Amino acid sequence: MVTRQTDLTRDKLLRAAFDEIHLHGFQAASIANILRDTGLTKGALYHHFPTKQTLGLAVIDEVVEAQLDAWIFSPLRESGQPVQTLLKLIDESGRKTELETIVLGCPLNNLMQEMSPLDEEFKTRLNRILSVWQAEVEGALKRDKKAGVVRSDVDCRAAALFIVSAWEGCVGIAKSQQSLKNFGLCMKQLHHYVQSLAVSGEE
Amino acid sequence: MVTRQTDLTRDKLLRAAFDEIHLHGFQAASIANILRDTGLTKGALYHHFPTKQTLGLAVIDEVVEAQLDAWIFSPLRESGQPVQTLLKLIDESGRKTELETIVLGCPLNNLMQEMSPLDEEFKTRLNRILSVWQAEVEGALKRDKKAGVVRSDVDCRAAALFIVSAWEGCVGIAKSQQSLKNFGLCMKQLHHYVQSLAVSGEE
DNA sequence: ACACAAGCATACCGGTCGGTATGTAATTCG
DNA sequence: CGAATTACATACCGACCGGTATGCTTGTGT
Repeated sequence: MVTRQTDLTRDKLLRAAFDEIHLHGFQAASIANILRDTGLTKGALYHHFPTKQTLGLAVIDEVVEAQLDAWIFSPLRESGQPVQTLLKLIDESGRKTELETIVLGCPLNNLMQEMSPLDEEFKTRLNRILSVWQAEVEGALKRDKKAGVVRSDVDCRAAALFIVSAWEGCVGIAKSQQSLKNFGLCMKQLHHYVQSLAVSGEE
Repeated sequence: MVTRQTDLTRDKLLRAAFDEIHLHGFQAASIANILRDTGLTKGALYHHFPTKQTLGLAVIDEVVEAQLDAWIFSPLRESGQPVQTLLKLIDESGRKTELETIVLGCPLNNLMQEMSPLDEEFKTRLNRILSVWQAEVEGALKRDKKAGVVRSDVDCRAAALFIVSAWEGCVGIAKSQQSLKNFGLCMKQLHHYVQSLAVSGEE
């Protein structure tokens, strides 16, 4: 009774939808493909989600955000050495051997680029996630500013905005170039930028 | 005889296709919309372009690249004070009052994000343009390195890669946030990064 | 055990998509 | 001027799209 059958079906749909959307974008994502991949039918899908848009929004809320939270937001939020953690996350991201990230890009960024100008609901939800990201980075910088690790003249909000933007930019360029090597190079530069915010180049 | 009728028709199609693609992306771009906007018919379109893909590739080659060349590549290439010109371009981009750039994003980046994983032809052409961009920035840095304006320990290739990536990242984030103000803030940070490559923070 | 709702399958719909076959008007060239 | 090619218009096609109506099956509460 803990996990009902219906929840499993919903979950299968969400995951398949995420994969399909990640691969083709939302508009080009095919309901038929999702059903083929899950082995389910339209009856199942439209029982759980009234429209394709609703399915997309659910993917954003329950898959995309959860992933980013687990991989980035949460580690940043709970870190005692925020900037160091940020640098670690940037380095890890730059060393990703999982091609998925490089080949298909960041799901959040992909959806933002495609859907934000087209659909208000998408835009709102995606920007909320993005603002959480920025807020976590800004919080990390501010905490280490108070701790004397980050220079006192740094505009933490602007820096956080830039870090997230550049981050997504690096992923995007690496994706289009399909180059793991360039991605590493690029993230290394971002690393340098973050380091330049510290007091004397240390940590 | 200088501009034949047929060239005008082709040009109208190219421009309308560019607008439609810029607005909806390539896959969601509707042939019907392009024809509606131009007042032409399928006969005209498929006379000049055998397939939709061909039309898209022509848009890339003859519109997107030409725009970037006129606005960025060419000024960089012909500048006697490369880094200063680069900073000026970044500032200008950050102060763009034309909402088009912010609302719809960079055509090159939009297409790269959407099409590079899906179509080899698109990927090749788009990456070629991107590599020109990087090469121009790298050249600018190298020339000013030789001139003693840029620090000697700077990895110009990596820095150029990062500058272009961050640039596109800033445009992308600003687009999804639809925020001119944040875009300005973000490009200002990029400005600072470029400045940090100079010898003593000057120029 | 029975009623009733939830979960899911099947068949079908109108609309739009990119693409094509064919016809006609305009242009070029011998 | 006449023939042939170019430049376009019109009508139509099959495929796929998201969405719906309907019915069967399974589970749930009493």
